[in-house]
Amino acid sequence: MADPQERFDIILKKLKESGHKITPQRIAIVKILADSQGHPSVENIYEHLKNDFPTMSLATVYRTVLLVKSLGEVLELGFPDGSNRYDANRPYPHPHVICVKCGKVIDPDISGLKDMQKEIAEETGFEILTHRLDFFGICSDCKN
Amino acid sequence: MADPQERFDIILKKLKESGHKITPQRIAIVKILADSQGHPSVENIYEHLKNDFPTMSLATVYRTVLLVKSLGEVLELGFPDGSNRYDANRPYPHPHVICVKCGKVIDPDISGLKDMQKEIAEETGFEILTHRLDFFGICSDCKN
DNA sequence: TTTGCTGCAAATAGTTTGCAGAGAC
DNA sequence: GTCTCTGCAAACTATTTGCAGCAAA
Repeated sequence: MADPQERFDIILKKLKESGHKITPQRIAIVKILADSQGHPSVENIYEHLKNDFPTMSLATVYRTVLLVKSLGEVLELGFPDGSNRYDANRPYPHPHVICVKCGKVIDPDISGLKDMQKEIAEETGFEILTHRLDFFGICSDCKN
Repeated sequence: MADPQERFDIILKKLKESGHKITPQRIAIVKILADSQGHPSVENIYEHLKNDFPTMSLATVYRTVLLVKSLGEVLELGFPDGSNRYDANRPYPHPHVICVKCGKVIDPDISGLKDMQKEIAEETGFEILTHRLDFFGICSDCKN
């Protein structure tokens, strides 16, 4: 896991460099994204900030996440059921293990994915750009 | 790839056995699903059937797909952008290679996924129930 | 004849957008 | 002072649902 503070600095720097204004709302949202404890959803971020920013709008969270995504600094984990999780701590594709009971998301260490991608490219003739690998199951806490 | 005719027979049999009525609409939808040429979407199925069934409703396609899914006979490939593809020819989790230009979906042969799943289970303490693996890229047709 | 299915239209829910005022620079 | 951002509310879109008539068994 990368250092959240460092990620925060990088993202804020990119925002400034690309000519965007640094508002308190953006600082707060980026701070949560850079940490990405538990892979927050837009709703999580919104709920978390409502205390400090009573007028905070969901639209602002959506727009800020979209902005950071356009800078390539957040990985979006969208799910077909409409839920979405974000990870600006490690903004590159990597596998996830998701608990179907409590929604916990874990980043496992894994080997062999690079080889698999190469194998796929050779077999299909595709130029592979990115990938998505999720395992769904029940975490040790929820087994009991 | 399984034999579409065989898959069709199996699904129809399951429908009957579970006490569901066999309507012309269901026959037509299941036929397309069992074939799963190109991994059709609900919209694809609907468009394909509008000629033969001018009164066909999107709701019926949704309901039938949901029904077949509840029998465990179709794999749903939902994407966060709202698109959804179905495969009742191989209704178990398997990797996909998706062209981001033309939307083509291919089922590659792959090795090592079983081992990876076991590795993940041991490392995280999860009981893994299912998984999803997609590679996104540009197919050989679209490279030109 | 009974029960479940279909088609239509309305409802739903997450996300996006238009606009006017507020705030960063 | 300029120009972008925010907050609100309305718009949007894929999917789901209620209901009345229809059709499979």
